[in-house]
Amino acid sequence: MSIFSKLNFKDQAFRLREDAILDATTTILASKGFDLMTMDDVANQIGISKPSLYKHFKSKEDLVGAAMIRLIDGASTQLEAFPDSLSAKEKLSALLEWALRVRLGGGLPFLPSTSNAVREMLMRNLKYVGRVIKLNSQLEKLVIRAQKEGDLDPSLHSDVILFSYYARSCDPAVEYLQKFSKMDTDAIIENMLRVCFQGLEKTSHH
Amino acid sequence: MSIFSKLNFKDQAFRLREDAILDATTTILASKGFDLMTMDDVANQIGISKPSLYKHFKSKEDLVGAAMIRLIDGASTQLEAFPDSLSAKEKLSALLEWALRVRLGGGLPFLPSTSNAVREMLMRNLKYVGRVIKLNSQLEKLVIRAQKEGDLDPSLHSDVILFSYYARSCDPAVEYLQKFSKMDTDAIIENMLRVCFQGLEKTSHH
DNA sequence: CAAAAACGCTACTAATTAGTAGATATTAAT
DNA sequence: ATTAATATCTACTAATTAGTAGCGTTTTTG
Repeated sequence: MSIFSKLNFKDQAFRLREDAILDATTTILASKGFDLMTMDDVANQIGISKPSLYKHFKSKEDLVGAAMIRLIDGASTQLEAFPDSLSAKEKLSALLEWALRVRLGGGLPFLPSTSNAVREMLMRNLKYVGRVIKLNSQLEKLVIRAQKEGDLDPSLHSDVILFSYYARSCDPAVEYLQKFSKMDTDAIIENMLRVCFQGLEKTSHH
Repeated sequence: MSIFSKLNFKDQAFRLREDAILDATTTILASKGFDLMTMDDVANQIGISKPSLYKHFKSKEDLVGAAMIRLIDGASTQLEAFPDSLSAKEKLSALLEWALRVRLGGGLPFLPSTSNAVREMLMRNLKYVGRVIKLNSQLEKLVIRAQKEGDLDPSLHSDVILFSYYARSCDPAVEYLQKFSKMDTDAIIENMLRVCFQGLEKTSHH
């Protein structure tokens, strides 16, 4: 319990606080967006001062990058945890459900990419770009497999499916339904998945 | 050709410039978003000074409100111009096609509502809210009629259809396809409409 | 207990930007 | 031509906020 345990304890506390910072950042990003989020907002929310915040992250860019990386990692972890008994399309559907659930809880997957400036900023973050590319290639494979298995339309270019799929995770319809309809979380998610995969038209099959 | 024509000429020039201001505002809003758009940006783009800009619009809020109102009015005009030979669903589809076409030309329909702060700001603008309510009730009627006519799924709550429909007009998938796929405008629009109405799954009908 | 190291905070700087005051130029009227 | 009115600009203010210097306090070590 001499040097090691003490270092470990400090280290642990440091990480714990880092997690709290990223939680706060994620929440604030979700509600105000990048431009309106201030470093003081983040610091105040967890009860530390701005200079202390800068001990953890060297800039606002760095902080937001770290928060986004944690989100992507969350998605990757989630995806890997799905049993192989699920078909490709079922995995895609389950991951989207997870993302929507996180979002409805104020946890913001992927909204920042709606702004040009933020997207460009993130693209300068090599670590972030690496994670995105990895997740993207996993999802692309799933899409193509689902098309081969006849669950997703093979006549659509896989890019169309993939980008539409991404877009559903930050669909503003979610917020509108949450705000203006009386639906609960589960109903909203069910409807969003339904609309994503089957569209708005009356379907004859299924 | 004395007093009247001169006043008219001035008035005309004033309106012409006002239109140019709104064009610039719309373009800049589309590329940088509300927070990063500065009044100097707008003034410089059309070659006037900031105080001159303030002769036309008394604040940034006012300016952006006017730009958004013009967009809503454009949509309403468009909608009223469709022949009655079109079914309800065909009208909805045609209006979405129009919106996507405007957007791909850098003309931005409705993106600002992605940000909480901007949406709240717009909601304080009574003139804007009035137009939105009017357009919304027209579209809601169309949705319900399309459901009755069996073209849209009657088992979906009309709110779900309506909000999903709105969201498609600011779908980020459009930008991604424009940037990262080699599709041309027409192909992107065709695919977006297809995905909106029939979804990503393989469809058996149609 | 005393010296040193680490930590966290208050209070600043520098840059940006919405909005304006007041000087300057331009046009109209007599 | 000269005065009045109008239009436009340059140069400012005030507020916000990313990022930092350096001081005071606690914790660690001998």
